Amino acid sequence: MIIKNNPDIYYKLFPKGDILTDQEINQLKSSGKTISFSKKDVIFRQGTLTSHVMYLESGLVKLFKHGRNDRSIILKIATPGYFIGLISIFGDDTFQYSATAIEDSSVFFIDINTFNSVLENNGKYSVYLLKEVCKDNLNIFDRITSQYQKQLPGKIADIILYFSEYIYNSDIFEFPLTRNELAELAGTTKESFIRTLTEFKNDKIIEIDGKLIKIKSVDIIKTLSRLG
Amino acid sequence: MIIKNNPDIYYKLFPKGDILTDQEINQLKSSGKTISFSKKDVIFRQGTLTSHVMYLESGLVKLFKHGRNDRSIILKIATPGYFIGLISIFGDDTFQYSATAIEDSSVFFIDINTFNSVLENNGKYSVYLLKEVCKDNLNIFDRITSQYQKQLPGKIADIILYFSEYIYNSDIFEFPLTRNELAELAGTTKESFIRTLTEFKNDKIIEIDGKLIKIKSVDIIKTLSRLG
DNA sequence: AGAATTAGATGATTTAAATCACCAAAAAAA
DNA sequence: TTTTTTTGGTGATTTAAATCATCTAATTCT
Repeated sequence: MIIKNNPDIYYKLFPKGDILTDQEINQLKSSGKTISFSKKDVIFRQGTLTSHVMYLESGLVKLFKHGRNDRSIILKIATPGYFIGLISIFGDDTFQYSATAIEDSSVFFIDINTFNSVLENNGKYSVYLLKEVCKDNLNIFDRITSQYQKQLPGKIADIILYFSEYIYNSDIFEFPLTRNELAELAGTTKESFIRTLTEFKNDKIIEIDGKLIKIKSVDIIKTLSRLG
Repeated sequence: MIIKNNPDIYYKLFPKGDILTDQEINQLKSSGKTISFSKKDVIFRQGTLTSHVMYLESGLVKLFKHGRNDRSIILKIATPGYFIGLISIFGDDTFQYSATAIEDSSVFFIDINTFNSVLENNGKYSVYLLKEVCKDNLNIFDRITSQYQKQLPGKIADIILYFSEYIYNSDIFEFPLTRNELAELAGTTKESFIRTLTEFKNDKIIEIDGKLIKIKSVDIIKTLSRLG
């Protein structure tokens, strides 16, 4: 589940087992190139042409769609081991969402033709990737649709659990996003997000110190998330 | 063996070109079986175990997630040529959403092991399917996220365009769903859906006669959809 | 360092849409 | 056929959350 600081940064690109041959691994490695991004750097922008498969080696990246009246919707916070932009690369010729680094990050860029040729010659690897894409998309559907009918306390509880369980695996963590971005992840506004967070603090469910969050009662958070 | 009048019903299962050999096509055909469903029949239910790849030959099927307080969220109306439930089959061991026929439908069931073995032995077919899944998921993301920040007139305009352009390709069509289901597709309530539809009628944007809809001004509908 | 911008926070007000409460018509079940 | 259930429809009311306004603290820029 937690992917941060995994010693084997390529564990999703080169999965364990006999899926890829050494020759294929070398082919992918040698056709690729690692690029570093600083916090706030744009990795790719919605609407631009796709050209490379991008594999997140380290850092954190937010994937978001630009909505109307310059509010965006954050689809996902990508952690190391994630193929950022993959579904746009295979599903369209332009990116359907944008990606920016929310921490210093390094991304391994692989030439799309090389990647395609490995996939076409290695059905097992294609099926592996297909399964990864399906799993990921089920998660995104789940997150987005569950937000859909929840009201604020449920949404905010979800976000706290998202970071606590999925990203950091800890009861104490720092939000890597501003309140405004957190609101975009939760599907609400900055003001409403802050207000609800303050209510949680007043109810002694969490402690807040700026971006630092300490969960005092996971049970209540989970109940709020469940009941919506 | 399944023989239907329309020779094209398998165009997504057996794509044109040299992707699949005759032998592979026969392998898939002979391992499969067509099952007919009547309107309102359940094809699979969220939470049950996945076992077969299901390819929609004819009819219409709604794919929906069960939400809290027994309201559901319709992810998609599947049309012939769609692999219903595919991302659950590859992404999980249980279905993450339910499928019911909204018209009499026939579904081609393929044994998952046979399908997997064809995919693993034929990288081109796997890549083809990967691309289909990515395209489809981009569309679902798009539909769901664009609803997210739209208000009622925009949402309802989207639904009208969805049926007019995506499902029926006509200015005149019949909703294959009840008002309540349409609301679940639009992400609102029955009452709000009806009210907005009535406003559209009063503004001479559409004509309504029960489930029959006639679009009088596509331009206005599109503007409403765009401006949200 | 000082100015300017962005982020966090809170109160007051507005508003869009859900909810509630009906009723009539249609469809399904008895 | 009659009864029961579901669906479509409309008005009145409530409410959750967005918007507006404002302020301080923190960053970022020059």
